[in-house]
Amino acid sequence: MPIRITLDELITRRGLKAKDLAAEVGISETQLSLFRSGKVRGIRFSTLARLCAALKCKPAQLLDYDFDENDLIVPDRDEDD
Amino acid sequence: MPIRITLDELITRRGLKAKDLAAEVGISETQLSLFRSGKVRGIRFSTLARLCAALKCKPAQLLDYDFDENDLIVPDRDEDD
DNA sequence: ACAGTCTTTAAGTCAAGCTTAAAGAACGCA
DNA sequence: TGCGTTCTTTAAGCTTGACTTAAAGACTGT
Repeated sequence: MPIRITLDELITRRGLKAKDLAAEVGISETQLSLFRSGKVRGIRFSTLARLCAALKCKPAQLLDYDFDENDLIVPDRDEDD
Repeated sequence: MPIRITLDELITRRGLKAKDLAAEVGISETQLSLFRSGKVRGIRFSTLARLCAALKCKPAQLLDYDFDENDLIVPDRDEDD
């Protein structure tokens, strides 16, 4: 999954505590931790929006993408991931 | 929902046909249309990745965010959206 | 009238985002 | 050594909604 979550950089750079950010954003520490370490497979825009608002940033600061050949092949109805 | 999907600009600028892009990305025309017009509430990273790959772009070219005061208030367990 | 493109609705499937709770790892500090 | 703090991880469960196919509608141009 070449979508990279770059939220961690922001948190570190700003010296935020996960606990506080989670509270501010309105998500659980668990979910923030999972998201932060790239262990989620997607995100709801409501969550993304609240992250952007709390961090005063754009989605671009939270998500990046590294090109991958495999992303060009259409996923088959059978083999996946 | 102040997350703005800016995919449409890319499609127009490049003169792509929705049908072709859908096929290339591996999603239905329906879903592409809904996504394109901002009618979805989230996205899977696998889909986002394939969009980025097909369009040779970054998430930043597909998603934007306009600050909204309401995104700073923590959603209550009852009142929503 | 017909073909092409795109949108929209409807109905359904199912992955996974999200939650809470609890335990674990790693740190420092007295 | 224990306690506090922070963060991660697992597990179980709830609920949303991304996705699908199918079909119909709207619009354009020929």
